[in-house]
Amino acid sequence: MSTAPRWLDEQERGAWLDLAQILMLLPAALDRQLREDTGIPHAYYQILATLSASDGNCLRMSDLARMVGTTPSRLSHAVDSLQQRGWLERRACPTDKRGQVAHLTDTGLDALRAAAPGHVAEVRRLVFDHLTPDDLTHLRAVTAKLLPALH
Amino acid sequence: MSTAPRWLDEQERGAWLDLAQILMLLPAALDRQLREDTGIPHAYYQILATLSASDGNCLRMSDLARMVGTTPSRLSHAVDSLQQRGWLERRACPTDKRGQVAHLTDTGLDALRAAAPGHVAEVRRLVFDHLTPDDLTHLRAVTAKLLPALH
DNA sequence: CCCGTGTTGTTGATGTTTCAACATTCCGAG
DNA sequence: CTCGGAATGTTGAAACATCAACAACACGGG
Repeated sequence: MSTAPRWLDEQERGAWLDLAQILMLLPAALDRQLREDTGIPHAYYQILATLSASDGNCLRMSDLARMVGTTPSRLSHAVDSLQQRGWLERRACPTDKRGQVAHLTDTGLDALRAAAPGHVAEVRRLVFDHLTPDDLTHLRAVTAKLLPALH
Repeated sequence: MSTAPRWLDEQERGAWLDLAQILMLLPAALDRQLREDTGIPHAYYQILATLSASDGNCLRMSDLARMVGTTPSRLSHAVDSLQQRGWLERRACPTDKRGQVAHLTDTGLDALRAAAPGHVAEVRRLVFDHLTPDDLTHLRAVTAKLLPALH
């Protein structure tokens, strides 16, 4: 396989170096803020947030995994951890005996509500404070083009 | 502390959901390709790549950490692992007795050269194939605005 | 010279992710 | 109905990351 690889040109190379830095630094920064202030890793926060935005504060495991962008295995371990803190519980799925449904508990909702303001402030401080409305439009155009290939 | 938090408006909320997905999926996809095809995690690849782009294929640990966007601790563990594979070696820094300098070995360079084409192809497939030159310009403008706050 | 402070890098414990293997259930073809 | 493949979740081990604590050195002011 693999004939001569098509390398990146100067434009692309520069863009990639910057983007790679952001892919490394931005999640790390969000993670650090959440852990320091609330003890919740960013990936776990996303699980709670996704559940809280769903009908009945509950979601099928596989749907949740797709929406958060994680693997079944990772989600399963994460739910274990969140369940031990009392923030989540598993219930059997009524329509599919294989299925499990993750339910956000009241305690979990409280924890999320406590964490949300600080997290949003950090997102604002690191991202939106630096972008104009035009930047936002361009950014959405780019993400819209990239997301399909990632799913 | 913390007066009423300033939440995200509709524009920002949508942009953030998309961006968060990309922050989750893109590193995971890059990592998977590299691991499957070469056994190198993405974070380790970046270390090798950064070294290979440097004068003398070597860098001070602290400089390397800054350039790759990682913590001293993470880098130290990573270098341990890369050293065991024979791809890297530590040498004492001549001008600062605390310092360590990471040197890319010939074997390491070979490994990097073997991994590079597949990785670049994946970056192209997931990112640059979907973007026009205008998109690239906009993207660079955005990353340029975000990076300072992340350092 | 000497002490205090900041820098550099490592270590080990703990937490999280990945990977491979697996059990269970669904579903469609025959 | 029944079989085989696909989908859903879980598990345990290994790899990787984070955190706190630490050791060793640099550097500047007294």
